[in-house]
Amino acid sequence: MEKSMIHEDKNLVAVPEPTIRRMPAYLTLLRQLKQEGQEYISAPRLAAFFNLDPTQVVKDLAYAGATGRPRVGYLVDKLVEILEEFLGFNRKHEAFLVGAGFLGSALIQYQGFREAGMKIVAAFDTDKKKVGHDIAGVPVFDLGKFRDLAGRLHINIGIITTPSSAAQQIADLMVGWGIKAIWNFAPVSLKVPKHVIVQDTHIYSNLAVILNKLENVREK
Amino acid sequence: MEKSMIHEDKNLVAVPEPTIRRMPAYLTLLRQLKQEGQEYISAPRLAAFFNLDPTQVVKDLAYAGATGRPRVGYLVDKLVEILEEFLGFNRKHEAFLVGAGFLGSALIQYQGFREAGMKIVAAFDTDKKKVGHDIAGVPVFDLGKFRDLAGRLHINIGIITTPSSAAQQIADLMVGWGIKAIWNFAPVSLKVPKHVIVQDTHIYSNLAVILNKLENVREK
DNA sequence: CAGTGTGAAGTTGTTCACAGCA
DNA sequence: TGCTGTGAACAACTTCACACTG
Repeated sequence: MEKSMIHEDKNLVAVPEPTIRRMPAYLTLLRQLKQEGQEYISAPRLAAFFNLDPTQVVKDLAYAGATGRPRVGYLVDKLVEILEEFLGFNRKHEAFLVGAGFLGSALIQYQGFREAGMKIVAAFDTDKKKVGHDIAGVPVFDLGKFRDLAGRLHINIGIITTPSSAAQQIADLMVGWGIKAIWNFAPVSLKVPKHVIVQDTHIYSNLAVILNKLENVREK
Repeated sequence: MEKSMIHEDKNLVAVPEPTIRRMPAYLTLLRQLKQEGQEYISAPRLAAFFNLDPTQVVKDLAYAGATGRPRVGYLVDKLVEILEEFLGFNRKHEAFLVGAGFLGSALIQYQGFREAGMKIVAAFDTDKKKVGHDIAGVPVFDLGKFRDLAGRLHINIGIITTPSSAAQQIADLMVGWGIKAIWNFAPVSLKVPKHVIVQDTHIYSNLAVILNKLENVREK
């Protein structure tokens, strides 16, 4: 009947999504501090980098399982380790990408994904001109191959960078071949069974926020 | 002393950022419905597309100034018009982009920005190989030119797609030349004067959310 | 006394409940 | 009855207040 006897489970208390979104930023900075040889960092100093409330940072770090020392702060090396482990950035995450256009190619060539353990292992397209070639060492296959490969390689993550018109169809394919999470860059809302995770990265939303703020400033 | 006499000002009540972020999605769908010739759409039906609460949609649309008819819904054409106007997607927004690498090139070539009225009018880079060439009709200049052009053309928006190490330096330049809003794709936190708007689009945050959800599913 | 850690208060955004309407 | 529109209840997240520590 003891509540805390369930094997060290911090994650029983769901971590707020805003916290998850801030963590990679902490990690990026902390890796830099580590490289510069800084030993300790306090929550207030960390908070200042991101214009956050110090308590916020303390709570965020606590969610990852980090603890600090009063008057001193947190051990940088340890924090990096804890955050990498918590975020899964120290593990390998393989993904398939469908839609090797401008955006797709950019993502394939983006070196930064390595910092998060993510690797795009294959790309797919319907354009015969792209199929058969490599992009930065990543092979581009005809979409028809998707089925075989996805099943055989146990890939969990599918990235959609196709035009909007094709996105739903690709999502259906991905679901059919056992993809567990879809990272969708097309500006449409995908319909998938509820056991499949969808993360939308809609560039228009960011743009809308900027334009709105510009507008508000002008009015003052 | 009348509260509502201040010239039709819906925007005195700040629009929640989540609302702003949802609006482009509504607009995208509505434009499609318009093209298909659909005359009316109800909030519950709109909500179903995005797995939202119908009341949420009603309130979001009200923020933009839209009103509907009981039992019928909202006039699609009118909604499109209202949202475009509210978001500013029917106006012209010119931007400079610094860092013509893979991501920068992808953004330059991205056709979708036109749907939001945004146009990247020039790109800048320090790489002599890129300078002097066009990318999809957009000229790439040496970074030194940024000063003259920004001042002369009254550009409000600056997009940073440089490596992290250069981002702060570019942000300082942008602030110096009078840029009002910075759209930052580098995974660092920029320090700018508070009158300058910064919108971060950190790809790691989205990735972190996906990996976290994958992890949680596995545990069940 | 500068910082961690945490429960309480405050704020913001979402969902519910229901009145009004055609 | 199915929808809009809105005030009230609720939930999620952030900030505050303060006890605790070296």
